[in-house]
Amino acid sequence: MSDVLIPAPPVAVPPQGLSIGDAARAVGLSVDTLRYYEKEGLLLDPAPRDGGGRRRYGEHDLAWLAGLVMLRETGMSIADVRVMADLSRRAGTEAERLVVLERHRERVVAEMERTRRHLAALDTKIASYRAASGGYDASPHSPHSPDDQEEGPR
Amino acid sequence: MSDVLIPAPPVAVPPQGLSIGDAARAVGLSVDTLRYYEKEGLLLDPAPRDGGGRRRYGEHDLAWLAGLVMLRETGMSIADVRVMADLSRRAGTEAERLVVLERHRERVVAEMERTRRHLAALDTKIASYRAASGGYDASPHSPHSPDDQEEGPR
DNA sequence: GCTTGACCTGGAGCGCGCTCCAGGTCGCAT
DNA sequence: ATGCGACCTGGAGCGCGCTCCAGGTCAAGC
Repeated sequence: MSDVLIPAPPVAVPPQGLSIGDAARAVGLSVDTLRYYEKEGLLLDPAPRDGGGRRRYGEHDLAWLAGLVMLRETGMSIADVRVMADLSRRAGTEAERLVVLERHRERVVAEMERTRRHLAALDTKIASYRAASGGYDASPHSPHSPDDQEEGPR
Repeated sequence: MSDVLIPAPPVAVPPQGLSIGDAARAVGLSVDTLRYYEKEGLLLDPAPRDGGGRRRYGEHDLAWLAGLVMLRETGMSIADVRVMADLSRRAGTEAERLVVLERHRERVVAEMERTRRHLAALDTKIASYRAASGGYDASPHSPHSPDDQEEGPR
């Protein structure tokens, strides 16, 4: 069975698979990046080749790629993605994969929280500039510095 | 005049200013990075020096640095921070600074939104691993791929 | 049969953002 | 006066993640 747990695959995949160009478009990477990832061992296996030695990406490959992109876009390093790939090639490593994912999740959440706080500071800053320009005109003693309060007491 | 709009400065600054080491600690950067930023023109001015040619960071400098860190941590490039610094050195550029900040804000918000969606996918993935390991045991045909659905219809 | 364009491989190059190093100075404590 | 640690400058080096290039093959359309 090996059903790939993907309700909505990123794109319709014909039986003979997608060319590297189409696959790249489908997952939002460049052709070069796709080849680079393969070289770096981030794929479960090198993409299967057709008669002429060209890569053909099946649903399976596309599914993995979509997940890979998700990990990369949440800031997982190439090295850590490789760890996931290495684990995923071996059966019985589910617990370890889970650990990697959970650790990653923690980092993502922490990072979002920090960004959220910085965004609040940015908003305050923007508001002060808006007030300055909207109030009258920019005063000669301009509001210096891109700063603003960040968090509460330190 | 020239009040720096900082309710809560990041740290208490003695009248003679902070050494580069203390300033670095205060804003969470390395000493090298602080010197690098100065070299790159990200500060409003090179930090003032004491008799022996050593940098002394005043409240003003610390305030700018705090803002700079906020911009960097929300993903603004060195180049764009330099633009902000260049603008902030000239009076009457408030509107332009506002544009830069607003554009940056848009990017940050978009980025957070993408991360939020990816995080949801990550959570689904984690849940499926938890179910697999908790349910019974990892089945031989293990849940392949770090993937999962991402967004709804494309 | 020929052109065109997408693809192949191996490897070099690059932009970013630091980080480190060599060789030296300063100032405080012993 | 002598150490010591923190600081100085200019410049080299580096890790990451691609991106580009040369030189070649292959398949399809004209």
